[in-house]
Amino acid sequence: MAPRTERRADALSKAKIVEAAIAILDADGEAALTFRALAARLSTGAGAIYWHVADKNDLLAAAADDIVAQVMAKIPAEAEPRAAIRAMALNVFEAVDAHPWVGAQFFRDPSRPAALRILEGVGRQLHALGVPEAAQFDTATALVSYILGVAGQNAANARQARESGRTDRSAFLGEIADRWAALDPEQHPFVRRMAAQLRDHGDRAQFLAGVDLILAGAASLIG
Amino acid sequence: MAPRTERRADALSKAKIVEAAIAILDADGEAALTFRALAARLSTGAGAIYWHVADKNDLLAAAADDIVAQVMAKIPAEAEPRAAIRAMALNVFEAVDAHPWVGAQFFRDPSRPAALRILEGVGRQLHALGVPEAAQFDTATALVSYILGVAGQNAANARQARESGRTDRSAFLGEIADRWAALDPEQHPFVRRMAAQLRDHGDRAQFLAGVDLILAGAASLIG
DNA sequence: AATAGATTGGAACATCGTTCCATAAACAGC
DNA sequence: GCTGTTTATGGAACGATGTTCCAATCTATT
Repeated sequence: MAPRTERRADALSKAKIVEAAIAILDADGEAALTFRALAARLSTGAGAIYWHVADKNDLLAAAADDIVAQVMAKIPAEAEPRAAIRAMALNVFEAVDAHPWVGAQFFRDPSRPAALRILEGVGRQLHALGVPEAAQFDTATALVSYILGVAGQNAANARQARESGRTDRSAFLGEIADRWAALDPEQHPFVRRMAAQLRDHGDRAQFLAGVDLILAGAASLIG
Repeated sequence: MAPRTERRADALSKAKIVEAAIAILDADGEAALTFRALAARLSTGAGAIYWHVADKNDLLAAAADDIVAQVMAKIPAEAEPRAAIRAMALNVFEAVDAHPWVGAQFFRDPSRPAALRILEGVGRQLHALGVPEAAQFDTATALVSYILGVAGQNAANARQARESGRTDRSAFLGEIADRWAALDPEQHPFVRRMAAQLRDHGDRAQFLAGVDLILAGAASLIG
């Protein structure tokens, strides 16, 4: 199975392929990851890649799992549960911010090991926090759904910003805010009113406010 | 602009195209929607469709917006705010359950008018509920992110179930639960323990529990 | 050295979104 | 009613992609 000696110094392997895929995804975005581009970067043929990787979904899942695993491992074991959950959430948020393609992968077809990893980390802390056994499942999945939801929306924004050539975040936000402010006051009074807050809101603060909201709700379940 | 007379009885139009696209998406899934299949169903050529629709993203966005608009309009105006939010959330949940491709569209590139519609509905009710002005933005986006997150995860499950040929929900859930139960107790103690609850949990109850959790958190902000 | 199996690289295939263009139908001015 | 222009149609063609196939090469074992 595992070869004892390397074929050559830069032999192909799933790890090497995933590494190259991540480099392409980060540098040029999701659309740039093709088997041809990958083969060129690895100085091989497209067919050779299929010896190590089932298909493109397998490759994307492995790449996303790689990043999420790194990020979830960074939580200090001795952290207080509430702080640990906030840290995990923020880590995922920032990972998706840095690698928007990971956000899309959370909602793609197969087993989604990355999402499982987050559920495990969050659930363990809820247990430590004293959330009743019966409510742990609902609370953990709620937190994970929220985290993935924000991550997915952020990733969609980042992809849109890249395609429209916008590198300046505040300028990009300003454009959306302008669009919100221009909405029909009859049909969208609320969103229209929120345009100002959107313009200069902090991503991370807003995200953590949501986490705290759910944790506050969970606190009401603890006798 | 708008033609006074029809070209012929079954003239092409964006509405007709979107209607046909929804029919294909619902019947055979997201992968089955191609411009060729669409052209065949409409008895025309692929090129003609581009006269009414910018590209495939435009088509998918219009289709998803169509479904979400229908669903958000079904909320009785006189409903109590908390009940209205729960009803909107449940409507979106069930719409994505019935049309899994809508869930994927929430996280695709451009303007995402469907997500805006939900934000507007939720925000208006939070205002009526008495959530402080300063917290309305964070609370509304948290709720929407949660709703979209669950919807996206559900859609991914539904797609996976379709592809694996599983039509029986409880059998499909059982398979995932088996996989959870077989996880390494060292690495995934929490998820492993939740396998039993996953097996016979109610989608909708779990989803609404999350909504209630966020609403409970929001309640703590009301003086 | 010879054989078998593992691995490679690139050509070939089917399919997709999209563009292009040669028409045809509806309308406008006369 | 004729003519030119705009609006709309349908199908052929283009370029790119994921995937499959296969002949050639490398490694380990006999």
